[in-house]
Amino acid sequence: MTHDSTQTITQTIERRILDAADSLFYARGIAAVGMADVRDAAGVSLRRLYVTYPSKRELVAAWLKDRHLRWMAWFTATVDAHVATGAAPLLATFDALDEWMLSPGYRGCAFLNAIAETTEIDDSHRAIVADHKRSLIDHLARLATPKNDRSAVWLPEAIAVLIDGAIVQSAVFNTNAPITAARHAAAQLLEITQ
Amino acid sequence: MTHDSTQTITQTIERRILDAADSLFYARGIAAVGMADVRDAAGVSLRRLYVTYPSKRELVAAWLKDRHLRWMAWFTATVDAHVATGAAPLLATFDALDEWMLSPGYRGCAFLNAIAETTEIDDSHRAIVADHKRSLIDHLARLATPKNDRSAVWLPEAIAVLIDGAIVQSAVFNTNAPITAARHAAAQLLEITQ
DNA sequence: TTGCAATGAGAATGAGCATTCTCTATTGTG
DNA sequence: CACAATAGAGAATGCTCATTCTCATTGCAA
Repeated sequence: MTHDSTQTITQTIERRILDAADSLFYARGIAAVGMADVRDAAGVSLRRLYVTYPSKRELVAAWLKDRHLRWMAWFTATVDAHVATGAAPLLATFDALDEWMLSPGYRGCAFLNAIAETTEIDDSHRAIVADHKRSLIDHLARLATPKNDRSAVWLPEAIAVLIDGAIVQSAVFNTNAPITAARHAAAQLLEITQ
Repeated sequence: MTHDSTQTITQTIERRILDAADSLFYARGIAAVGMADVRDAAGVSLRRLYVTYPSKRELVAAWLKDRHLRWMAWFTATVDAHVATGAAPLLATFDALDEWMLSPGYRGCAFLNAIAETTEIDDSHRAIVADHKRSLIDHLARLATPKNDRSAVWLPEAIAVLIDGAIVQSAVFNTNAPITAARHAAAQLLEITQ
């Protein structure tokens, strides 16, 4: 029980730190956020922050891994919700993107942004990002119907390219027009490959 | 003549600075490069660097504008070269991307990378990036044949999304597989819309 | 030549920040 | 109650910069 409650407290602290890290890193970028900022937002002491994550690099790695889990959960749930209303699975991904982009504070893909910040990122971070993107492709392959599957091995990859392109362009232009164009393209591809 | 040579010298110095900035900023990211690094690579004094570009922000803006001109020139020339060998104009864009990505030191799109570095970037920089991406879309629209043009207004935008998606994914995965998938998708889209 | 304005080289300034350290308070245990 | 390990608050350390400043030098004009 004593041990359990310690566990619980520890997890709560990790969660608070990761949540704080997520808002700050995503909104401002990794380099722009100091450990003191994370400490303030998480409401922990600097000492405890460093006990929990011995360095900023490790905090960043933990944040990326956590965000991967959370983002994929959000993505699959949102796609499923759109599929439930009758959308084709692979097209529903763009509906999910559309919701995301219209949400306040949208700043594109945290993983792609992280990769661009060379100072703050090392190879282990890069591996996490690559795994995340591979996960996305895998999920898209699972969403592809057998029919599509048969006719175009490259389809999930192409949809993933459309998704990432739409994500970055909508961040650049601050419009969801790229998502619309991407959805059009995806719809055409699905028609052919069906 | 005195005036002219001054002009020439000034331009040479700007060019040397911009070339130095380009290699450094693209390879390492903006935040990771100090003004002293640019000074060393350009072989000018810190004073002259600051006389030419009064702040790092202004140097970054000048670099982005310069890189836009140079990248577009490279892109259009390379696409034209592939078109000359019989490739469809819009598909040739992916052949150009393929060449780029296989070149040593490839690190994705400098403009997208810049946008991700919030600390180093302000709204004027963001505007330059958006203009660059708009230019790319405009150029793609010009490459679209009248036939394609008629049947799909969104086609150039979709190709642009495929291009940006392929650029970032190939940087993440360090493979040109995403470009291949994007080219497949583009080929299919062109077939339909022809 | 003489003096003024610009230049180079690089030191000094002032911030920001990751990480560590100090000092005090607290807490659980015997 | 005393002890020892632990935690909090935040100061101190040791970087890395962008930007400015100093000073000795140089180039040019009259």
